[in-house]
Amino acid sequence: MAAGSRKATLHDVAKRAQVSVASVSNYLNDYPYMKAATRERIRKAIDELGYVANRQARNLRSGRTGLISLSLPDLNQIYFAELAEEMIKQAREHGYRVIIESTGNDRRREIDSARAMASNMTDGLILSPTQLRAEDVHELEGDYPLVILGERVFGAPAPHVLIANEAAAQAATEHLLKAGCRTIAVIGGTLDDTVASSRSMRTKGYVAALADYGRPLRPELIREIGDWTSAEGAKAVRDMYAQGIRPDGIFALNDLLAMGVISQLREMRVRVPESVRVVGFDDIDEAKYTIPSLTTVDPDRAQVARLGIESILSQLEAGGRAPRSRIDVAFRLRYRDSSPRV
Amino acid sequence: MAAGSRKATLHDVAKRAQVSVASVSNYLNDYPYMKAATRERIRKAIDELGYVANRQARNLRSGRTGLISLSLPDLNQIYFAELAEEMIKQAREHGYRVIIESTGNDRRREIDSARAMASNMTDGLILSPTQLRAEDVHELEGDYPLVILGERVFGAPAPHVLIANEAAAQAATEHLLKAGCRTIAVIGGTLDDTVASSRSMRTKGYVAALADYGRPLRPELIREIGDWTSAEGAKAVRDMYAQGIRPDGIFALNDLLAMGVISQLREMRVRVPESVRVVGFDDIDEAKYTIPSLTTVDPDRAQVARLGIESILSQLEAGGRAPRSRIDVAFRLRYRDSSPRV
DNA sequence: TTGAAAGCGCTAACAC
DNA sequence: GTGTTAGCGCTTTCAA
Repeated sequence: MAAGSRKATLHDVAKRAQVSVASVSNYLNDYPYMKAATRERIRKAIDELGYVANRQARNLRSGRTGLISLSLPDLNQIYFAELAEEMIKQAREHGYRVIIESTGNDRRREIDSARAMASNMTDGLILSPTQLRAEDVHELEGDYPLVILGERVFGAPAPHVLIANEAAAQAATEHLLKAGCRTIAVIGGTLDDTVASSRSMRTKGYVAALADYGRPLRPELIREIGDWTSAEGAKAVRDMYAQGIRPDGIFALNDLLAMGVISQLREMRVRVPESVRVVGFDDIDEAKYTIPSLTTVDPDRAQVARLGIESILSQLEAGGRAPRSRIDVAFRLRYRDSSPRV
Repeated sequence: MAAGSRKATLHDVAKRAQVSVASVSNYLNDYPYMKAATRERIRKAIDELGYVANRQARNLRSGRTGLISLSLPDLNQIYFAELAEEMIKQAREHGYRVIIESTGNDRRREIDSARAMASNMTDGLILSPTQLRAEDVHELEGDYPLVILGERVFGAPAPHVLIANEAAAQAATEHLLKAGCRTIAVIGGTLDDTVASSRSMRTKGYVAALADYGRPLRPELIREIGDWTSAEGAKAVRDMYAQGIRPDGIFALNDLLAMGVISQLREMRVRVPESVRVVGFDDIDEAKYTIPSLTTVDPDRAQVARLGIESILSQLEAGGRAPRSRIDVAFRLRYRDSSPRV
């Protein structure tokens, strides 16, 4: 494109190639019935003018934007950052781009993410709410493609992609039981199940595994925490030992907690995995690199991303919101050195 | 909005309020000269119809999208995830949203991020290249608002936001020198400065600090690594000790490396900070929570984000690309427990 | 203070 | 095969 000239339009290309704008549009959209000569003239004109189609005009006309909204609690949480990365990858493979909204666990902003959909700025919304209440579900009504992530909202009028928090926690606990653990602590657990959250679901899985094995549930082994940081994981271990509790297995409800747990145990010269086996949750990048490397639940972010994006695209193709449904994502246990292989 | 009806347009509102579309448009854009009665009729009609303006139409007409492109290497790297979070926050404060592109350190995709700007899909681009070459700089030409992040490309025809890698590394090293360290290792450093990268810049700062203090540069203290993971940090320490090297200060070129360093030292029963002082770089969330908490360089992501977004917006206001310039971001040392306070 | 009308740049009928 | 034309839904002169 000649510097200084205004941006070329379809019209300019048509004029230069001596064809109609429709032909140029057809060319751009790979219309098959076109003489090679015409095609070539258009190609040349586009090339000479450095023409690039204006997305906004195309969007207005076609009603599509090629954009998907992804609304997550917080990119500072590694899990969500890694999920966002996968979403971007998946979207790109389908020719889509992603607008990321970070709600900061703010109910208002979770609602706003949904409301923004009324303005047709993007083709669909993937929403991971943490604060939305049952009474807010009507905010999610609409005809636009929507996918809900996570445990928080049920009854939303849309497909719902769920990681198997409960089953995965049960499997992780079972893994410890099979390894011979008799006293298994849960770091980050809670018996409060008034709201569904990943911590309550994961705790349920733990409880279920104990029940399956006929083991008693000892509430003092369920250690509530504040933030999901390694410091909290370390502190939970210190507190537990100070109270005279000596677990031989520890299930940390996320990997950062688990890193704190391992580091505290090493500090106290408790051997991992010989004396205490440790399992985490999330399979963040770093889990491979801790010492010892961390056995953990891989909730298959790639799959969550794939299912989420594909659902949006199929809703789009179908011309509107899919009915409420539940899509479960399989998890995998990643066996590493913090627990004995099975 | 009545369920089932198609989305209301400006036209519908105008008809219902018995005014022209222009008046409704004026209303939406806070045009001041309007009779209260008219205003009220429009407000009511909008309310009754549940009207929300179509962004695409508005964009086409106004030439603005309210979107900024942010192109980063990889959200799995905590630094970039936290930077993205800040960018989203800053953008939101100005009424903008952010499309995040993850290039995966792929030169092709870094170039594509720039090329995509020709289609007017977003109002500006903030690009953090890691693979772009001098010969690619012409790809960055154009009239759209652009900001470059990082050391990789110089001579780009746009404002360039730089964190003070060299000065910050120098200050971190000085901090160790002042604390009495005589043998300071750099984990992740390199003396290869054929390409400017954060590791080469940071190593330069280290070298400069030693020179200032009249200390010899001992190449065996500069430990190259593979990935920026805690495992590599731990391994570097093990290797160093295996070679009989006994540093009393360690400067890890990012926090993940530092976490591995600390964990390995504790494993070896080397006391931090008493026997070895450790300093990191990045000030990721977790740095506050390691044990001991990590002294590190805070490169002020919030500032990088603020300056980046504000530059885009001021270019937008000015109607086009700002000339090449260099915007330096001040760093801060965060003194924590892995080194003695000063 | 309000309205009519002309597009923004493109796509999609439909005609030829 | 290719061209003509009517919009997509909004903003923006300009006139009244």
